[in-house]
Amino acid sequence: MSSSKIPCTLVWLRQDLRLIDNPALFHAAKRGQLITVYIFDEDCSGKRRTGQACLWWLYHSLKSLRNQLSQWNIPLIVKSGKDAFTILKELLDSYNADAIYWNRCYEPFEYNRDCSIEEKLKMENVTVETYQDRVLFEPWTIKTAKGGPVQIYVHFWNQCLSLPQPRKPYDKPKFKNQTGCQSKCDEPAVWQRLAKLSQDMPMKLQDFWHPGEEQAISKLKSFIKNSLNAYAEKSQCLRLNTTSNLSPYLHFGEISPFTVWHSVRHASSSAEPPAVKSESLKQYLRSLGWREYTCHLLFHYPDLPQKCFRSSFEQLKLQVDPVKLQSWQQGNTGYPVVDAGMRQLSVAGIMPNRLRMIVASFLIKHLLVPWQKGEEWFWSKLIDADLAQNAFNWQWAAGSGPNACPYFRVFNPITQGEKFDADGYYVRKWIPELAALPNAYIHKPWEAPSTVLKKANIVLGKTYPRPIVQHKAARELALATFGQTKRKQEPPTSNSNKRVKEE
DNA sequence: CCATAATTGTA
DNA sequence: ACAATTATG
Repeated sequence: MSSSKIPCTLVWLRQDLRLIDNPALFHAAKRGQLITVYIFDEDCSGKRRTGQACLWWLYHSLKSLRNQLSQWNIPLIVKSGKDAFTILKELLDSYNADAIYWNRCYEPFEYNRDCSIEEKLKMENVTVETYQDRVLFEPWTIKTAKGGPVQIYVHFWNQCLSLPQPRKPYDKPKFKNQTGCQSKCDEPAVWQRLAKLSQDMPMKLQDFWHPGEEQAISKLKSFIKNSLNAYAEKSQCLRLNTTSNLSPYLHFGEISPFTVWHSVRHASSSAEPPAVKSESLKQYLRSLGWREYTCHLLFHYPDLPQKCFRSSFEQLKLQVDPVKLQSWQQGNTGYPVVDAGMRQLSVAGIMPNRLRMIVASFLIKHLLVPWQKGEEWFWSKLIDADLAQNAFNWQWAAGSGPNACPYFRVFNPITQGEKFDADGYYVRKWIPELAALPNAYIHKPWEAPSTVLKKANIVLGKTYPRPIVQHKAARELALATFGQTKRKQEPPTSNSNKRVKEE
């Protein structure tokens, strides 16, 4: 038991595994000694279990942060097995800490849990401070004239842009060396379980990713230096992949949206090269805006990951064809661009956004599988799996969401491939067995003459599958099926009981 | 109430 | 050219 008079603060880490621009850590460091805890609460009812790929990331990200904090002998304790309130209370008692700080999370389960923990701790005379994090604009500050959530993205983002700029990032906290405050109740069992879960990963994530705050910052810097200027023109090009690739870092909070926001704005307004086209800056910020938008939507509509936002889509009663679903999952649909995307997902845990739209449209419209099945698969495979973004994007593709893609829009996997992977680079990278196929057929191998196939060493149905559905027929069936949703229905009511943080 | 506009397409 | 519906001011 520490009997020192220096106040000790517990910092509850969640999706904010970083030092730079971490308000809770910043303020706790100013106060005095601190300890940090991460609660690995996998068996919480009401909470989604962490996906397979994300478990791997989480373990490495925690390891990296723990390593950083150890420079000042600040413990990062990993706990599990009890409810969050009990764990926090026990830690406060055993370290004789009188205050707890955390950065806010906005997923409905987290937000509600945290509000009630805050209340209970305050009743026990614990000082509780929570800070805005994860979102550039608090969800309750963006509303329509009537006071409801804004559903159309353009209106949403324009409103955000009309507000004062998001705050500047905080500096790295000035920690003091904390000799004598070593972790005294760490549970190696939890840590080992996490390590084991992440080692059992069948994917090859370590070949593609390096979790950790330092990597996040260097990714951001190289994006600004090399790709930001071309973002408007080339962000969709599958060969170049000039996106920022920050999504997993943003998800786990190894970098904050405030840091990203101000860094890209600063780069584009400074006289130093590289020059950044204003259209590129605008579009990149708009992408950040979509992240913001989905987070707000989930906050207001907690059912978003489960139920169709437009209830007329619930009546479709689609039957899952398990064979087709599996072909899609394994990247064996016979449509090269779809398969390339799905294979990249299974190996590298990521897929460019363009591909996410194509494969989602394919699963929903060509294979008539409910979007929830796709959402589930992405959840387990994506290294940046984020509840709000995943749910929104799948509902978008299905046409059942707010601000969604119209039901009659069926992505054509051949023309999409020809448009965004014109030279077949992406397909050849992820489906090497098609590598020798000439460009003219790379997105439609079934149309290649037999001599061409033979020369390329391809036997359709053997080395690469034939299409599992015919595009034209599948398209017509999708239009007829989804046409049934044309019926007016009540939109869901937003969650009005939600407690709201006063500014 | 009405006018307007709505991320990323297809044939 | 076109598809259909809805949110928003």
